[in-house]
Amino acid sequence: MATIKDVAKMAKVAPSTVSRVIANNPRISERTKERVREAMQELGYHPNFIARSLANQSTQAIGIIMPSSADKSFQNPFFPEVIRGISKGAHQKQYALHMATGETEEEIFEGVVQMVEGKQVDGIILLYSRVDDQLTNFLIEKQFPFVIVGKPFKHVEEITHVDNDNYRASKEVTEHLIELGHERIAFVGGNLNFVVTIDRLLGYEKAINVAGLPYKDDYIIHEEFQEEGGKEAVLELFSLKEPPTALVVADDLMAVGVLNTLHEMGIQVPADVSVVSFNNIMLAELSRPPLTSVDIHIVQLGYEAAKNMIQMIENPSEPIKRIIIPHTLVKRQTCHLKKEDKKRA
Amino acid sequence: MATIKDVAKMAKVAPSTVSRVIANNPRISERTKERVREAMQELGYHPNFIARSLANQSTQAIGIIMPSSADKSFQNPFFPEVIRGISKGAHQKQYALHMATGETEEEIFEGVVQMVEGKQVDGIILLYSRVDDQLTNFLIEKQFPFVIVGKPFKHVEEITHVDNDNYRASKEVTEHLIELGHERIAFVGGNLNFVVTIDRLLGYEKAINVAGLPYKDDYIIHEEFQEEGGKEAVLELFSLKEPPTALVVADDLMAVGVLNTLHEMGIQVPADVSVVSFNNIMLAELSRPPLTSVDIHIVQLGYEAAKNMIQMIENPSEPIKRIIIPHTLVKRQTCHLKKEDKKRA
DNA sequence: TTGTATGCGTTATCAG
DNA sequence: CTGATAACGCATACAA
Repeated sequence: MATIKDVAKMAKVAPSTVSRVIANNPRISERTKERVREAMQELGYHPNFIARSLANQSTQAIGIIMPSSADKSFQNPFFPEVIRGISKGAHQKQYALHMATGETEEEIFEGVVQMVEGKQVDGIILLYSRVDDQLTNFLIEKQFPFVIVGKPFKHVEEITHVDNDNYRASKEVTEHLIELGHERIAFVGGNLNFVVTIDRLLGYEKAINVAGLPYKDDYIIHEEFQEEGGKEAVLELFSLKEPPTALVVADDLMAVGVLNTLHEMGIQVPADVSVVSFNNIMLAELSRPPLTSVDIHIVQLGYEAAKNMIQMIENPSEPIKRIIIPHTLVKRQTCHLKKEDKKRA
Repeated sequence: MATIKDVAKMAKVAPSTVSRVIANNPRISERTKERVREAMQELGYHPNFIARSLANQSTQAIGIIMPSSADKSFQNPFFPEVIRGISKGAHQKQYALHMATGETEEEIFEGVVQMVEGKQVDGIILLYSRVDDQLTNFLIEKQFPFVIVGKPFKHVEEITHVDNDNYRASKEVTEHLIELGHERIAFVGGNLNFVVTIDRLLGYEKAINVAGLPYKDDYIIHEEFQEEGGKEAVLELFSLKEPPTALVVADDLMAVGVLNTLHEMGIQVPADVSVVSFNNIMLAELSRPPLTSVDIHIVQLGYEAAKNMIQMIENPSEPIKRIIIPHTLVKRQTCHLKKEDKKRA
């Protein structure tokens, strides 16, 4: 494999000159540049990234961290989608993506430590935000450049992050349901350790309170962000004496689980119960009936994360930023006016 | 940041000794090992991966290459799924994943050259296989370790790959349709440059021929592996004088497009036309009606790819392997006995 | 404009 | 069992 020295020899210059040609240093004469480039061609020379990284202290790579192993997370289309956006943003600045492969939370943490201390990446994008996250603390302490997709639980002012206004979005959809006449509205969210769950729950609560509707603990369910979670939630909610007539579901995948389970139970959507959910992944359009869902523009979330991550890397004095991606409610076929109670009719 | 030298100083040994302790070299006395380890603790020392890579000529990382940019490919759940499997396999041996972010074919090629020549990864997994692929040729020529998920177009005996028996699978599903009484069976595949398309087409043709059914060029459609592709195919097929009564679709995502378009046109599935497709992604179960699909065990495909990739990396004399993951037909609700022609009834 | 020398943090080869 | 010392391939401060 040809090294910089071989090129130097062939072009009859010093290695440092070759290095400068690679960097396209303006203080090298065009003549020698040409000679060196020819030699590089001749030898099929390609710079060794690793060596360059060591000398440079920079890798042109961004680390991507998911809440659990890729193995699990990738089951929710949210993650491939963000990565699509990240990839797009990274590509514009010629950055590569680096993913650790740990499975347990502990392994993932170790993976990040490796990335950071081992200098395998120039920055890290966290694809989640959870309460009291040790990873976040670690990165802050190490002063390592990172950005969060989501809202930091603490240190909000000190961490560049890109997020939606989940509180408002959730409040809005709940209000939408209220306007449709619903009074018994349940909330189906993910694990309360995730900040996104908290925000969406808070928005829901706010709307309920403002409308003067009774707030019932029984109507708040937390399950995993997966199809199965939706099923569990329905099972619980519809064994209540007074089951809800509308559901705010914090994730499309869960919502699909909800839909399917409701269908199995012979409960009609949207006739008997309305459902609105979040994310607007492709599945939302394809589900039966098509889901009314909040489009949070996942790809853009990722794109902005990458773009800002790179800015931070390339300009260490870049100010902390908070980027809010606007959301839009996509009305499809799972919401409906509440039908009158039979007693009254 | 503490380096090996700092540790050496603190433990009053030579840097080389510290290095040996890290590698847990047996010829170091337990006593000094202890001393060194304490110093590492004290200083919060973590080895620098980049430096180690340079000295070692090995990065513990595997490159992942998709047919088009991550941005596009990730739209088809096939890719996140394979990566799930790869991640699982890589994790067992502590390998990280590295993804280039090129968008055009040319950029992707450049990305691979970077990875290989720049020694950024120890091996590469190609997540596709296409006819006359320049990337494959490049890797063979460079003698760089790589494995293909899919069947190589050329050099089949010289490239370790993990694949399904797509020819047989396709033949089987076509036979299934024939047994149900269908005689006008169309094939909707992806781009013919992909070997997987070829194999599935060939299996289909074989079944058609064996059954003595007429083979019509009009019944062979090639579109993109996306939902939109399915739509286009239906539009073409059902403007024929004699539209098919059954479809073999080479990808679930396309099949969903097919289903939706058929629905819009008022054509009943499976009453009017039967559909069977490939991959069995989650969507297949969720579509309406649920898709009959060939489960190709995507995750396992990825897992085996990673496992064998690592074997090749760690043991250069590892023999070339061909791993076939078994497939299974998952019958759901898109296949049906052909209904009698009205004329005859 | 170009060359020399040194460092980046490890590993590996010799000695001892 | 342990210590010098030379790679690994490139970048850069300092000379010239």
